[in-house]
Amino acid sequence: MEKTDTSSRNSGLRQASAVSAAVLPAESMLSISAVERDTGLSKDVLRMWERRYRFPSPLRDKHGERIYPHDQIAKLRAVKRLMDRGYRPGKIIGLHLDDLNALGTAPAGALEHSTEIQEVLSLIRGHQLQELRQRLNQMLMKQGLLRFVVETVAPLTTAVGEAWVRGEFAVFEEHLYTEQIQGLLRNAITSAQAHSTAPRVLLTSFPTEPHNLGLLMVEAALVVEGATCIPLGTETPAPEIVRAASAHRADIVALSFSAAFPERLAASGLRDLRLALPRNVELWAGGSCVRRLRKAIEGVALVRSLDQLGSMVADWRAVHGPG
Amino acid sequence: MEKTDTSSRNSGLRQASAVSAAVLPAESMLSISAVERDTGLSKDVLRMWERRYRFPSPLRDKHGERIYPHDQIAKLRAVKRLMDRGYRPGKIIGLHLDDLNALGTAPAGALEHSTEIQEVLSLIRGHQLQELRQRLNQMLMKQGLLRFVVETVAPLTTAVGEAWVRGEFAVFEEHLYTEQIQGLLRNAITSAQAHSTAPRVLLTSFPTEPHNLGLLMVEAALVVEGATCIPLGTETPAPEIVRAASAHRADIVALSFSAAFPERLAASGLRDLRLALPRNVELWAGGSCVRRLRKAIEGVALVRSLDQLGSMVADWRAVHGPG
DNA sequence: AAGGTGCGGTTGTCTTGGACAAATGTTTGA
DNA sequence: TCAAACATTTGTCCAAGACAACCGCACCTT
Repeated sequence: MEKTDTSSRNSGLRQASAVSAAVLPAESMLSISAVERDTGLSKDVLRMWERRYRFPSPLRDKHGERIYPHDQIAKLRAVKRLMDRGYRPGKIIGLHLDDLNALGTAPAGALEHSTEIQEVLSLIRGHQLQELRQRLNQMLMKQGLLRFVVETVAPLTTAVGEAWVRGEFAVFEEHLYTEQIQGLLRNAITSAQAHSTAPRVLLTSFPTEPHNLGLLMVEAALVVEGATCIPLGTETPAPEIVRAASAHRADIVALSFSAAFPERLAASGLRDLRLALPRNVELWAGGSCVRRLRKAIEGVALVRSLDQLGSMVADWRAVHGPG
Repeated sequence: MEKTDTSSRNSGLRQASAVSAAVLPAESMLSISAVERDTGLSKDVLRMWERRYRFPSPLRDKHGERIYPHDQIAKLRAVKRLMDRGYRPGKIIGLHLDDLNALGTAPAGALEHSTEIQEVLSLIRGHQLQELRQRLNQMLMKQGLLRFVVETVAPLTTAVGEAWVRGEFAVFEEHLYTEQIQGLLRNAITSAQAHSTAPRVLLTSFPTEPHNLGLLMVEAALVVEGATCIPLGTETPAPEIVRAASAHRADIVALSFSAAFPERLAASGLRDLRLALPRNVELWAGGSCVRRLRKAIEGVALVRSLDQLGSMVADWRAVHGPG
């Protein structure tokens, strides 16, 4: 119907012209939905920024709907990337694209890691998937699962995270690393699984906490100790955790919190969960978020480092018997 | 801020009470963002239906914001499920939940699963983790990876999803199942990995699509065929997919879409990604969302079932040569 | 110096109701 | 029987306003 629609629209009902439109010449223009997809900024945010900061300032198609030129989209992407690293929009949205990219570039302060970790980092950077797999596997074999987790995976994950924050790693490079480690750990966990003994540990995280690596590291450490793990994956609502603990007769519920998780939420969530769980079920919490918590929480054991887990399991067995 | 939020609220800034609220008694009420995530119906659609059809009719919190009781959410899910099968909202939105479910249920015993699948379902229901692991492993060994994925994992995952929709499975039971299958598949994929051959396939999903099982099934099927997989995990923004494809010299980019993923987003996202990728890189899309798409998308191969993958890889090799 | 506590500015999501294009369904005409 | 024209259904976009949760900062206490 429409003859001069030039936008490559995202909207479902209006997408008929998207293909043809996109073939037309000046088509680095996107609709608000497309920009939402590409940048990760919601439509509401895009409109709000326009109102508040006068940026972005999209053109309008003949029907009055926003169309974003590619240069504005590029700037939006740059702003989003910086925001993910902790910058606040009001501070940076006025800057030029070049300045934004300059901000992203690492300031210089290279952190010190062991040579082995440096090597792995450069394999990721070089997109050498095959070699990366081999190298990690080799390290696992040499160190054994527990040392591998504590001395290699944990610092490596931190290093990757920091490199990403500094803009040295692309999103997809971090994704690839996570995926490789996950495969490796899951594999090792299966192999290391002995016949089940007490304690029975339920592993998961709260909603809004999608990071699985921490949980896998804990599972690996626990499996090495001969404990029985009941992994629920990430983001289990608190009432479900309670039901699962009862259904699986868990002795311990262990939760993982990444650095990005808000401290307040962690603390209040743990307190409430503690109240909802039977008294004889222990509640353990670990991860970089928890490590920062100042106050202890009544009835919650804080796991401040992975190599603590062994003695915590031993303590549990000393109190409750070998099961 | 993040779109992958799964708390009872989507909004980053207002999530303070999310975890604790979930523990409190009367909290099967969800915010509009949470319902959007759960049902796959956008906020705009939820508000529009309320205006037009008088359903849903959420309560309001003390601040005047919508809160949806769980029974309305159940009905919304049922309606969405039927819409995915081609029903139109206006026709069915007035019906009762029971009638909706009756509509959805296949008339005869088409819903019957093989005895083996029934057995696995009952192991999940009975929380027999050990036995579940053994049984699945046994089936994998007996059937081989490819048949296991196509004949067991795929229907089993559908069955678990349907049971969850009908309220027969708890959230944590579905989580546990997912986690077990993930471990199993990752393990098998590692074992089945031969030396790498063409094509090189980049595997991932779009943002807001967090389901990993589909990707793992595809990876398993591809590894069996001797293809080289570059798994990026879930939720990679489109520009990152393009960068990753170039960095890893991918021949094919394969995306997975679960049933909950909005069709229009899938279609427009695929179109835009197609335009952004070099012409010599193929784009494949699979998953139950894509299976429903009526129109083909120019330059995108739709994978309608897992056992197609073998011949698709063969076709690719026929065109591009083995090397 | 270290560790709270309180305050104001910043920021994202929610609200309402109106408008309209595209998809689907129905009738008409050859 | 098929296709074109019309009618209905349906989802997305728009605008401006409201407000709660967050942030950084200053202040105060120990």
